[in-house]
Amino acid sequence: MPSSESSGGSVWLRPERPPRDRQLTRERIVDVAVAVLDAEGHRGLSMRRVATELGVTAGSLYWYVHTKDDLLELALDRVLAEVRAGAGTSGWRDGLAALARSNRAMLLRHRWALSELTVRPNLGPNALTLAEAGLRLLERAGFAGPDLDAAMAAVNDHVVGAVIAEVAWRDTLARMGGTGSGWAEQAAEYLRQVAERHPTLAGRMAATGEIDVERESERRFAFGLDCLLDGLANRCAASSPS
Amino acid sequence: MPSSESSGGSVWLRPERPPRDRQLTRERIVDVAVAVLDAEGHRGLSMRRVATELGVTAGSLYWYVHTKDDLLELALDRVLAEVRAGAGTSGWRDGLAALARSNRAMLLRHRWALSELTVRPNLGPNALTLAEAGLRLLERAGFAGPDLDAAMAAVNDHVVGAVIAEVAWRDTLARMGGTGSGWAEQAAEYLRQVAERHPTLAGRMAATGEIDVERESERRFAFGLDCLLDGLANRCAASSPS
DNA sequence: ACTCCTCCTTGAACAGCGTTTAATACTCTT
DNA sequence: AAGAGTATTAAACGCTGTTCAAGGAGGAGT
Repeated sequence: MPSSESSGGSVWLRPERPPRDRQLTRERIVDVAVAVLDAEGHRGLSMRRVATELGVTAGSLYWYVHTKDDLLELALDRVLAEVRAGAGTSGWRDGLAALARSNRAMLLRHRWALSELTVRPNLGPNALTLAEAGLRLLERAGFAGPDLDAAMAAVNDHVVGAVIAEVAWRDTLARMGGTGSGWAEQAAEYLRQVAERHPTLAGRMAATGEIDVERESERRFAFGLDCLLDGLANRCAASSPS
Repeated sequence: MPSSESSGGSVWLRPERPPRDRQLTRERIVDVAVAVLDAEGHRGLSMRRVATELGVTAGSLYWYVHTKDDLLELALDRVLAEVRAGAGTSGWRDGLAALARSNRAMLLRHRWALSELTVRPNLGPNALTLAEAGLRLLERAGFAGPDLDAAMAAVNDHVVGAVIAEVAWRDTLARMGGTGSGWAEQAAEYLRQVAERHPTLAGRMAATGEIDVERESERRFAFGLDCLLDGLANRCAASSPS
């Protein structure tokens, strides 16, 4: 773009050759990608966006990354590194709970990561490290063989499922807050019908209306995790009552 | 459709007036959308695709649907109707397990639905009906108040989490199968490093290699569900030992 | 029978997307 | 000083979701 002004005559009139960052790195690209994703969500990420953020054309990125999916895969593994695989000195149960909580916290920090997890198998190094940590804890609890896999999966499933539910809930509230006031009437009518047809649900929704989403989500997560760990403790005690 | 040929003059000179389906419905549109999604996955759905499938221009759809997101929301609720809220005559535990299994089966039939669930709050009528059914079962079990919500959430979370994991697993295998043979070397090297750094994980992966994904996923799902229900049974027995 | 009105559909356009490619500039090696 | 290789650009392709002026078609009113 500045080359047009340049081509002729005196050198100093074609001075500061664009101080281009001549070092573009996968790391820098992923940095920006994660930043954009955090700030603008899944929809806000585009190659051109990342490129301009780096002062570069979109095509350049393809020197470092095969495809946009690749970039997302890298971004996913990047944030997976934030999960503390904390080798708690306490028992397997506390260790596993801590791992689950840390995992949940990370997913809530980077909500886009969830959607990626849904659609993309994650075999990045950080994902594997986390899997290893979890498996070790469960081994310590006495699990072995296929039950080990199943137990690990159950804990992870709870984390993922819980965060999905929470994010969906928050999004619903956000969307409801955003619309104009004319919308309230329709909603009220809809809710009336719902209450009529689904009494139990209506009772729960009424109770939920006044509640802080953050606290309640945390409570539900802890509740489910406790139930699950109870069940797991049962099993491992039964199969290897050491 | 043949009514066009009738109206006046030499019929064949103003011939086949485009045999347009002059009744385009939300329902028909959603039908096609679901079909496309099932066949070609999340990526394969575009307004123009749906439109041509219906013999219509893309713009027409916007008469019936505000936005593509709306269409996806409708499609999601459509498939949610497939879940059998089977009011099993047996106990709450069997009923809840049946509901969870039916839910899982549906999500596996329409894998795109998962990604939608991740990103979109679902307040459609069918989603609400399912929630009502689940809550009733848990009420029968003796849950009440906030624990009711938490228990319901825990079961749903397990379903969603388990299906996510299964789909990711299947996709990984599919992707591995698709690539050229030159890729095998890199993979082998990568796996060697993984095995070195993560012994426990490596052991499990070796055991997993020969296993049927379908059976194993089902087993894991059932395992986690049993653990969870064990834990729930504990709680409700404790809180209301009727 | 004629007009009007509303419903529905079209076709073209807009801006943005991921990705590819030829050309180019810069740097390092020979 | 020439050449190889690396890194970047600009332009293009075909696709996307969405909007909008234009117009055809069916029914109602007179």
